Amino acid sequence: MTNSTPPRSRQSPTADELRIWRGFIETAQALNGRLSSRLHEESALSPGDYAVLLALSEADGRRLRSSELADAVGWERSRLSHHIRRMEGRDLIRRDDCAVDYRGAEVVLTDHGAQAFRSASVPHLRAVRELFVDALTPEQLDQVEQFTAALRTRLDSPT
Amino acid sequence: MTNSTPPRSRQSPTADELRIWRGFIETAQALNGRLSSRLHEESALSPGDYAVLLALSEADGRRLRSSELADAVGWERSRLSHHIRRMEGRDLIRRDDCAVDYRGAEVVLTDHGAQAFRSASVPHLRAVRELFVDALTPEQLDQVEQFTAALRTRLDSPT
DNA sequence: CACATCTGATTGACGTGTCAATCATGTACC
DNA sequence: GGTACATGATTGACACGTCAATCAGATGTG
Repeated sequence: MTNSTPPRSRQSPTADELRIWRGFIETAQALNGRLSSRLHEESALSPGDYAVLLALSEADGRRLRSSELADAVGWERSRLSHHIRRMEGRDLIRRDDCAVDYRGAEVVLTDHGAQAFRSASVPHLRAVRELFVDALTPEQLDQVEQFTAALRTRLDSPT
Repeated sequence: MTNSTPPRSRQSPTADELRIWRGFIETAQALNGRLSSRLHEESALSPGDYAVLLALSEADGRRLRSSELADAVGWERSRLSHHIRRMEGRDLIRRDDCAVDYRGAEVVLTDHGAQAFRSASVPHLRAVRELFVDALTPEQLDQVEQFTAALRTRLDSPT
């Protein structure tokens, strides 16, 4: 007698599995959305702005080559280029030519940008605590770490 | 002797907590991104297209009032309106006037839209299994359900 | 009926994200 | 030195998302 059902791993998820999946992804998005709203209300910064300002704040001389900044925030170059242009218009950052490679550009945090980041940082981190850390038990936090690691292993393996 | 430190819940997260937070949110986004890419490669549908087609597929007569559709996918009206316009241009849906309320509009799944959804559905669900369900143990799936519930409770309580 | 008001839905402006094309400078090799 | 190619970065076109304004048709009240 042959086995006529395909291997379980090739089939669609069950209704329960799908419910958990949807809960996961919708919760993550809702959490993100709430934090973004707060950030915007309190500091007039988008999550993208915050990521760029954070990376520059931590950089030597508060400046980074464009490509290093792209790596730091995990964006594609063109996305960074568009975002940088908009941020420059709001005087959050400035673009300098790079002295050692005339193809390159350096992105520099302005004083205004540094100030904006400082003002945004504390309330943002407090919101992360309120909406994420404090909502979970220490055991649950451990579990989150475990399974995000598991998911990332799967994502990184060639599909 | 007075306690000079603020309550723990008002402080910023610790480095460990922040690492777990970042891992969580970045993993969720990476997972979403991967599924979106696959959906787009295999079916030329965006996640938004898929959500709309799914809701219409499950609706009586494969049609919904605009506002019901907005509720079903959890979007704001204007977002839906913009998306619907683009989808209409690709013949995935059609807009009809509503007979009982001349302000209203009905969104109807076209045959082509229904076909596109059917083709997209199976590979998409298989991807959810591969990248999410199969990456986790049954215990971890349970844990995910628990803590997403906890997070949502926090999100829903007035902040 | 006349008027104000509410409601369903669309629109316009603008910020955001992706992809492919482009441009200019650096580098290697003859 | 000159040609080919690689690399850093920008641009343009277009899809997507949010907000505020708008518009048309429904509804309530005198």
